[in-house]
Amino acid sequence: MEEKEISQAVISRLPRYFRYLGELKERGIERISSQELSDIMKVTASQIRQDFNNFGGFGQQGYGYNVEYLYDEISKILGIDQMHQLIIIGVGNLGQALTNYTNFNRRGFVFKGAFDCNPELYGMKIRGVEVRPTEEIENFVRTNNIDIAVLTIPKDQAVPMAQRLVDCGIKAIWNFAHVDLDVPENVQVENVHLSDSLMKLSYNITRYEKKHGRTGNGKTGS
Amino acid sequence: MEEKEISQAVISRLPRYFRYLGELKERGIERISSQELSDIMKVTASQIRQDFNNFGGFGQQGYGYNVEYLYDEISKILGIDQMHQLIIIGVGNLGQALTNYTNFNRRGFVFKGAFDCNPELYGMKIRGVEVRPTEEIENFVRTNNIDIAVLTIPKDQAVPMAQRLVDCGIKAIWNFAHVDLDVPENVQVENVHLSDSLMKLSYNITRYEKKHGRTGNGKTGS
DNA sequence: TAGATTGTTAATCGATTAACAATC
DNA sequence: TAGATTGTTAATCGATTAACAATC
Repeated sequence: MEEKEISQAVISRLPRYFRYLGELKERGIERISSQELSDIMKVTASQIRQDFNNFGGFGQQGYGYNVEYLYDEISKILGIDQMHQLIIIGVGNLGQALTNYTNFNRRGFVFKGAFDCNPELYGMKIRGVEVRPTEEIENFVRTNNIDIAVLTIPKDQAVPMAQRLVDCGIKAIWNFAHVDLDVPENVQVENVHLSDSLMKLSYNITRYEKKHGRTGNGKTGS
Repeated sequence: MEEKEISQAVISRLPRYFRYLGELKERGIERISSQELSDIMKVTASQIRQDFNNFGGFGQQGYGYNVEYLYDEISKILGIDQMHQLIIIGVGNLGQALTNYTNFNRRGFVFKGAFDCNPELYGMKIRGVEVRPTEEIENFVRTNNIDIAVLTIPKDQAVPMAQRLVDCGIKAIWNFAHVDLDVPENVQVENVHLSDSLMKLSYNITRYEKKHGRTGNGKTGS
């Protein structure tokens, strides 16, 4: 019962391990040492061993790690050995793009429903999923055992919508709206703030140019 | 010339400060103390002051910070007082969604071109931007002074494409492909790994359920 | 001036790296 | 057994928080 809490820094690295192990597995590689993985992934071998040992020992002294076993264990830790039911709220460009993104399906994330408040979209189908009015969300979530709501609606609508989702027992919100959601601790939130990401990129461009002089791209002189 | 390096942890917080200050500004609030901002943003006042002081003193003892001034300063630090020319490579669902996303435009990120290797898409227009064959990228980047390439192509194409972009002098890559790019340090990369983000969410759902028992959503018994 | 609040130094906390004994 | 490599403890590094003197 007294599980020690794993830091989010560690969690954030797990999907990357998972990705590299998946590639190794596909290439038919059976075992790997923390040092070899360190060379490929460009993180220290020490960090790799520390990270894995947060969850118990997956390796064997003198041998290293079995790629397939480690891959499976990480997938269990991440909870992607289980199915997850998703709905999309907001069928704009981004919402549609995410619904169409087949890779999520492959990992056990199944789109069950799509919702919008624009009546013109009702009945439209995206990859077999019908767009419904937002009024039906509560009922749909309860009836279909939805775990995750993907929020791709404007930020002013996102806050009240999050509250509705919390009230009808959603487990998690994948939030693309440019606003911080305030939800109880039994609801998990993961933010994807695209414009924040773009601003970071802008900062790094600017910083580099400040540091190295404004070489830029070709004809800066004109 | 000997600028001290700012940690990426600090940089990652800047867009959030920027967002909150923008809201305060819109609400007509003129000044704010680190303590007030701390209450709103739920970070310590100490961290706020430390963060800002990495870039010089923007406040005034006994007064606090002038909202508009601080907002402008952060926008300069982030480099979004400058225009940035973007191209999109890969006009799939996600690529189109990003191109259509008007908010980026507002912040000075201007879409100049869209590229794909599917001939059926050539000539198609997305918000006034014509889709061109990928062969034209190099020439386009040089002629139009493109800063940022948005990579929304499958991961196996992303690596060679990144190399081509590096070779023709791109400044930055906003990478949505599920792969790590290896580029020289004069090219900035910002990754948006959507499936990693979704896996983190899955982990947090799983962890919460492990810790609190599998209450789940409604009828778990059936 | 007195009160408020910053800028900055010092203390604490947590995360990463190094080292090495355990063990396959 | 000897060699390799983990699991784990200890050392270091960096980031966050606390405290307070400077100053508006």
